Amino acid sequence: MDDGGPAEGKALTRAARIQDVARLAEVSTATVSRALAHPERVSPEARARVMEAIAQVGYVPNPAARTLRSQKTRMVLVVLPTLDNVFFSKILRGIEETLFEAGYGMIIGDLDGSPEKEVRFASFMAAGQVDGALLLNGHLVGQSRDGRGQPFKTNVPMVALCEAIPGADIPQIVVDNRAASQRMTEYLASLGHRRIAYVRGPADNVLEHERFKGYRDGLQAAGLSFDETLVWPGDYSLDAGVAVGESILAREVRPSAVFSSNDEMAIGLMRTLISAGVRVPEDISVAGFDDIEFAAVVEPPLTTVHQPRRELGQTGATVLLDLLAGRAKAPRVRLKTELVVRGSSGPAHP
Amino acid sequence: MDDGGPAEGKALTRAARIQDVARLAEVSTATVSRALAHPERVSPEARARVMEAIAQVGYVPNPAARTLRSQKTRMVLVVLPTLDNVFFSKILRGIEETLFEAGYGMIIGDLDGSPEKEVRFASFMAAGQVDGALLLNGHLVGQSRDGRGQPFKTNVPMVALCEAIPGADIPQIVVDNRAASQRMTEYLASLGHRRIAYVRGPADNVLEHERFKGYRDGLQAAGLSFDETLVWPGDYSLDAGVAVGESILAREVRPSAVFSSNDEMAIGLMRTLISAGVRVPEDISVAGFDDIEFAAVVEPPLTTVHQPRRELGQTGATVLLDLLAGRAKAPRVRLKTELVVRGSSGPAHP
DNA sequence: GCCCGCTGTGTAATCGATTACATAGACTTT
DNA sequence: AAAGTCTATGTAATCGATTACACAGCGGGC
Repeated sequence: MDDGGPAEGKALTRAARIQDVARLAEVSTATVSRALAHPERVSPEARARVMEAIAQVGYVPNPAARTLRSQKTRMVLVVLPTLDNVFFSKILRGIEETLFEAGYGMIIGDLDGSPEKEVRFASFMAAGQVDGALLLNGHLVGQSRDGRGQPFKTNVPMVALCEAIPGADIPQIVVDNRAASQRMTEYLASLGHRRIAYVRGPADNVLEHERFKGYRDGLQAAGLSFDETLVWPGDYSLDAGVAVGESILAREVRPSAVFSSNDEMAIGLMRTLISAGVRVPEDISVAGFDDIEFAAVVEPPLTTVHQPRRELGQTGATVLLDLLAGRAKAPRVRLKTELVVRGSSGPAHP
Repeated sequence: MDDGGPAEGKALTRAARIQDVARLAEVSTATVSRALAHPERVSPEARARVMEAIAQVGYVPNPAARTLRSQKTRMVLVVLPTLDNVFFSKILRGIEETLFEAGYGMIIGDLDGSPEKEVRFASFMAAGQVDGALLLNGHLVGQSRDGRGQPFKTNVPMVALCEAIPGADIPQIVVDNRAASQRMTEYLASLGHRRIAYVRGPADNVLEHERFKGYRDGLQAAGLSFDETLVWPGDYSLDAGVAVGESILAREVRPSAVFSSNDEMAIGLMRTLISAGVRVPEDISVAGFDDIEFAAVVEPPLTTVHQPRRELGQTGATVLLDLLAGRAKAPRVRLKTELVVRGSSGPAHP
């Protein structure tokens, strides 16, 4: 009866095209396309025949063809400094959830400290491989030079998460890192600590800059003077924390409290101190930032700053989707942080 | 002199097409395309003119057009049960690295327990949105029914990571969960423990089945009998571990060792026990599985099974790339695990 | 009975790159 | 000098869906 239907037979038939559906349903390709995109503009009978034909041949529209014509990819690029940090996983999850519901897919761009990668992700945007981008990395992608000194030009809508990107005129979802950091510093000072150390994040990280400023604000507000020798470098990794711990142990005069710019370093350093016989918080108080899951289950539980990470992801994705849909949205959203006091901090014992 | 070059002026010019480059370089589009794909087939002069023109107009090839024509997307789908688990982040990183080097992008499919998502990811493959897929979820995607009782048919090459997928005829990168689990159980028994509890993972998880089998193998090998009441349900989350900890505390007769099928639960439960005054390992020994970063820095450090996660990701991606390139590869790779003894386990005190 | 408008459908141009095929010209070979 | 080979290039078909435009057919208003 019918010619083409190689439905069940071979496993290796090429995918069905809109043509095949049209032929089987005895309509034009335009009608098939409309039946899917604007069902109300097609007669019920035609629509039924089309749907039946689609089911029969297992038709799935070809995204490349669709994208080529419509210039829409339904894909979003998420740029982040590294996948290897639990801090991002919950944010990613919030993003994924929200994008999925809107029918968007998520492409991951893990920068991993490589400028080469950055160039490629920028060209992803320039090439129209994605409809939009979420930046978790604290600086603009696509500002990289293209070899002739010009920044990549891209019209791809972007939203910055986690931190304001200086000089960038794009919507930003931020938490007030600086204020939270100040609050933590003041809290430690209020416990009587005078020698409050600080463990830094990567030097090129915007979050770090804000948090560091907050630390200095806090010292000042508490009437303490800034002491360069109480500042340790770090890179947000557990290992960096361990290294700082060892460095602190080697000091003659130790700080009485250590504020680490993220939880992982705080945990690493706390562990090192405790292993060496230092009591936390009796001898040294420790505090972190982020409130990752593990912060609550280390011993002693870590005092830290809670960030609404999942909400951050959801909000960022929502704002980007609004942008893509042409619905303008507040260009700047600020989410609340919360000081979480746990067992790792206590009164200073002079 | 030249007509079109709106290079510097407006920010909102549409992206340059291959046509524009061709016109500017005074060659055909075929030559431009060849200059990029097969430089050796183009005269040096033409090539130079093309490159100059490309730089001048900031040309980036349109991926949709390219994909439509070549049927290659240079994208890989990575399907995983949840982003919200540190266990996967290092694997993802290994994957990303390897794919990036080969010029492939990575699309994340976070299943998150939703069958709806699974259907969409399957249709991603059916539609040719990706060239291949890496499955970290322990079962086939695309076996979902399409509503008419037929599994999605897809020719997309897939590689299973983490665990063998029963009945699936695809390359698999596995670690020997069962043997490792047995070894851990025997190790605990060798310390004199007779009541060795086990905390399970999600019921539908293939890894869990293997690990559970290994636990029973280990009991048997040690001459211990399996006791249903020493098995607790779990879902690989910290919270589940906390719940199990509370449940153990409520028991009159407690196990002397607890083997948790992943580290996060082990850490959650250890913390709960310690908070309640139980000494680890003096009163109860605790062991985990995976060797996540935090395992080494909790107090006491966690005895566990080390898995080469990054290598797992790299290997999986490499095998998939081989498949995509038509280079056949060993259909099954087995990676080594390692028993890591730390402070959380010790001799039984009867 | 004529014209208008509305609905449903088809025809064909279009999106941008790749590549099979054709061809022009230079260079060899006999 | 004729024929053959090789290189560099251009022409145009092609991938598969979307959609502007055209038009057929029908019903209603006058």
